[in-house]
Amino acid sequence: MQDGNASAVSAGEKISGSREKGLNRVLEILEFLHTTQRAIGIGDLAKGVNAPRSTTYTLVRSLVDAGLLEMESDGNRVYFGKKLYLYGMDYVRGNDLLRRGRQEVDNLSRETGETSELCMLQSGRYTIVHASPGTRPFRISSATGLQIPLPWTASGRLLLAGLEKAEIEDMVSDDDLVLPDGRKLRLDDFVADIAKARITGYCVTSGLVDAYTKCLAAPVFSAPGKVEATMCLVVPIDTSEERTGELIGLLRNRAAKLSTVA
Amino acid sequence: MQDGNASAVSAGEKISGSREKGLNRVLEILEFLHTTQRAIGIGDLAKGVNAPRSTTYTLVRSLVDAGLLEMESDGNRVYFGKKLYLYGMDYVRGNDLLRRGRQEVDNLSRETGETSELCMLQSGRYTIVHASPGTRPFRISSATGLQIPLPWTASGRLLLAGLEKAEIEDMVSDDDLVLPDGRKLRLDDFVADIAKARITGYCVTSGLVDAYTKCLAAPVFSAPGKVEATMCLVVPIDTSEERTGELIGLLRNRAAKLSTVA
DNA sequence: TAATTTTGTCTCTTACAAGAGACGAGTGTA
DNA sequence: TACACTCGTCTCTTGTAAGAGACAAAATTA
Repeated sequence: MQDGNASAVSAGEKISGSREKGLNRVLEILEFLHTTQRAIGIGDLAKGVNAPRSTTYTLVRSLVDAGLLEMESDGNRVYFGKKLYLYGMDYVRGNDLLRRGRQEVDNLSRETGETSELCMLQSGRYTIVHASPGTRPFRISSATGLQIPLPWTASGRLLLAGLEKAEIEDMVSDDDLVLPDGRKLRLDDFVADIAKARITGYCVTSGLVDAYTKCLAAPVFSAPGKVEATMCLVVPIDTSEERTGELIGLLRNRAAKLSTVA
Repeated sequence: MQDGNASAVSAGEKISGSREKGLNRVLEILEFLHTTQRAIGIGDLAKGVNAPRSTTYTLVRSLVDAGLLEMESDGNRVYFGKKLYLYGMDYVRGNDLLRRGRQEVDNLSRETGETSELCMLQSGRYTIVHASPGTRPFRISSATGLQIPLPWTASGRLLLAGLEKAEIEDMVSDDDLVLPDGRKLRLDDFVADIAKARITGYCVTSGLVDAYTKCLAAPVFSAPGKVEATMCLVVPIDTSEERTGELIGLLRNRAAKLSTVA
């Protein structure tokens, strides 16, 4: 498995020296733009992905010509282009689950007033695929496309249900087990959490990503036993036992509705 | 409207025989998937983009690993992947016009009951960026991402406003001037249409794409004189003079609202 | 004003990716 | 049973794209 942790932690920057395949450079460029979330000059881009300037210019030109990237009006900085949007819409069209899931998440956050999210695994990483903000005055951080270590989340515990311990170990780096507050999770505990979540059919985590929220999640199945996605609600940590229970019920209900009976 | 001409017309489309750069192959693959609009086997894909099988396997593996493509559960066919969706959402986030335009189009079709679209130029081609179907019993064909020759549309006449005749000539192939019913448009007439549309500030075409509809379009400006997009309504060709007038008024209004005053 | 950095383009070399083709393992069909 | 496919993987060769670096022009700085 050469691909392995490519994106993951180490991102060891395979000793810059060697000559890189153009396509890989392009993939890095796209990923880099995804993290910066805004247009960037070509020179900086070259630095950012640690690629030679001349190469970067060439590749960027190709991508701009193809419409995958667009040049800002200043004629220097670039960002994602319309074509990526169109391809993205194609993806949505071809993906019932995503389409219905987005809808359901929007409904859920409107009905409950809480922040709601649809989450999936994306090349072995936890990804917020769609988020709807809810009506609370303070912003609960969560944006579409955000990637977070699996062990930090309730959804992560559900998404890994059914995997062998070895597989789980492969997907979780040591750094991932260190929570934002510095505490270190034991892998065995995490594995146990996953097993438990699998049985109960939902998962709640409190104060993991930050100290003020808890996260309620329910699994969406694409086939019996296969968790394809999760829906989750992010609520204040002091939400009452009772309301939490209600929300979980609602959440499980909606998630079940999404699960294909195909 | 299969795209048929895609291969023939615009892009250079060199007789690919010789050795091709990997990135170009990838771009062709993406474009091919965009036209097929569904998952396809790797072997067929290789045929479709006219690339060697071994190369195609290699590239597809890279793309799947990167998440730009996803393998269907049958383990053979591939289609667009989550990452493209995420990048696409990034594009939307970074693009006020698109975000507001989508909203406005949805509003418009809900209010009028007619099919409404947001259109833009995409690497020199007319593209329906977002469409909302309207409530009429019969389906008016129009899907997000669809690409149509510029001269067939009302929007096309607005999008080219302000360009020199030579530039227009460059963007329009001979085939583009042949309407679906076989009639051939004269380039001069088309250029004249464009000039007229520019002055009147809207455009109506009747029975061009098909014999049963007419198309009303209004320009969205990103800067004085620079048409960045158009909004349009597709209505039955026998829509009364009066209602047509009302709709155009509404359309121009909304399009103006979209135009940035930045 | 000169000094410094950044930008976009070009040229040339060689490391290496694209491609041809062979192979064995499936899958159908006569 | 043969026959004719397609599928996924591998190996080897060679054409060529990635990259180093030089350059002028533009933009910053002092």
